[in-house]
Amino acid sequence: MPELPEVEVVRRGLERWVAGRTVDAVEVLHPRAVRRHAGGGADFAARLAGETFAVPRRRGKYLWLPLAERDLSVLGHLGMSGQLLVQPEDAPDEKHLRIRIRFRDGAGTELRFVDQRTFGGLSLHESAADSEEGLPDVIAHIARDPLDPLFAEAAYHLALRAKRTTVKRALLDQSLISGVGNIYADEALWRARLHYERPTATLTRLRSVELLGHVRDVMNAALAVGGTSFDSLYVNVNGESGYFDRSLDAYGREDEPCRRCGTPMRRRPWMNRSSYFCPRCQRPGRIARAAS
DNA sequence: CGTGGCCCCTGATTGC
DNA sequence: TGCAATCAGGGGCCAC
Repeated sequence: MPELPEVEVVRRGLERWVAGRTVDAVEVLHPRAVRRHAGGGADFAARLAGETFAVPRRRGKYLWLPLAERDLSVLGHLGMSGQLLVQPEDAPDEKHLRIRIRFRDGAGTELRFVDQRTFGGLSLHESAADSEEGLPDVIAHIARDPLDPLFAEAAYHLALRAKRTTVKRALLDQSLISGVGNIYADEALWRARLHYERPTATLTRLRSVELLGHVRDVMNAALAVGGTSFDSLYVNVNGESGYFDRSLDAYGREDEPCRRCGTPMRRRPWMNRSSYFCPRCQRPGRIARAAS
């Protein structure tokens, strides 16, 4: 499922295939897909008809399509299984098609939101009052992501030091840093040789800057090959899968040798998910052990 | 208040 | 074969 690199691939697809197009009609096929929209499916469809999409933007795992003539955006989140597909109008409906957006031009394609698990969705929002980039108000609490030139590194380090939590939880906390999910958290921690339960308060400035560098590196590497995909659940806006799963060093490699030291990698249940790590390269350290 | 845990869904896979 | 349990890359919300 999509983290920042996958969402950015989708954003670029929307920029190419959807920006500048005017909506003809919208069909909402599942109410959960618009549950964040205050007025419900009928209101979502009615308010979007006749509007023209401007250039899509992204922060972390959220993306939004500003409406050219209004201070409103269609906010999208792909959740665990969401896809935004530009399909020929006569292509058969996908099994989990939730929203269809038709356009008022002769291009012959439409935008489809397809989402098996319905954790994702689309909704219409006004921009946050102080936002220059049209950031929808409901995601004003989402921090800038590590690929954002305005990401504040010094403030990030100070926030980590002030938290009484562990490093992987902090990487997944979208109000501190956005765009990092379970896969890239494990990958960055492996690269940084940090155990996922290392208390953030014990990280030196140097270590947190290093970790951030690894987060950026792994995301840029994924972006270069179109994101990560294990199966057909994730495809980009044209229906093509990414290839980064071939390059993962930690995620999904239980019992396989660590690519640095050869020790079998481990998987531990963690927050209803899994953490993958090398028991030799990524030790908890004295402080974490004494605290636990 | 900050932090951790729960839960919203569907479907594939695994184990009995 | 069938059924139950487990798991999946997210994040809002609510107890404590």
